[in-house]
Amino acid sequence: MKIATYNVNGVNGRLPVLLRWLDVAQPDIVCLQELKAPQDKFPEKAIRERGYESIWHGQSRWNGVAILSRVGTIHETRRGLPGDPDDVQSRYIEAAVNGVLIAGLYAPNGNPRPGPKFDFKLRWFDRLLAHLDGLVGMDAPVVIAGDFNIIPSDRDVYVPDRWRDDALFAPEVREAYSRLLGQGWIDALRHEHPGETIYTFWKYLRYAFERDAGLRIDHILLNPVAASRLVTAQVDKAPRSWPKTSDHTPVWIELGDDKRKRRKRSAK
DNA sequence: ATGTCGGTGTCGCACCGA
Repeated sequence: MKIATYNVNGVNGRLPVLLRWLDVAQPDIVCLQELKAPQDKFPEKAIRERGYESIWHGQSRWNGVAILSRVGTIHETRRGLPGDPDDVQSRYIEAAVNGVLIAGLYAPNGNPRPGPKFDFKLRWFDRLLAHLDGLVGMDAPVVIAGDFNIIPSDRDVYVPDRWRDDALFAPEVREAYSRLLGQGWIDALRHEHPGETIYTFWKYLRYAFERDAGLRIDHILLNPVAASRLVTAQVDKAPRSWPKTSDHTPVWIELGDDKRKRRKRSAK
């Protein structure tokens, strides 16, 4: 089962790119971020015609997250993080799909730092950690996928020193990511490619993609049950080179069969 | 500071967020 995350940066403006990518990449489950579309403007029909059902949490102008599936019904379990009734931003959606609990997230950018936006980002991660702490130990595979807006380490940014004060690389934010991994989550991409330079985002500015001046900020985290089924984790760089494309590119994992189930089946 | 996007409304340029 192929599970992907893709910050599309405008789901309607980017619809041709999204559909092209669905056609060639053939993911089974997709988490989308930065829809930039109100709830009633999500292109559900075009996506359904490609074979995917979807749930989404839209918002006028900014944010917005969705989950797509071509492997069975999406059973929504949550939209929005608990812990702040004043938070109306569409940044978290969660569902059970085909035996896997999937969370799609779009974390706050947090710039400029310091400032209220940065404070909101830190509080948002406190709420995320509080919620995910209750999911990591589940007896089912749990996959957290999205744009975390966190550069985890020096290896994940083309010129670390230029990003020290940025809200994506600030010590407080990297510390939140460390605490998250400390709960028991596995960073799938880094786990599969420990020494590699891996980017998932390149600014539109100054030929950043052509210079490979990128960041790794889109992550897929696995609980131990999901990690035991991990076959591979990859960045799909091709869509970033397409015309009228997002500044992010998709990240995906392949989960193999549940060995416990297979054993049960073969025992029959 | 720079630069380049999508989306929105004050509507076909200026803005915001990223």
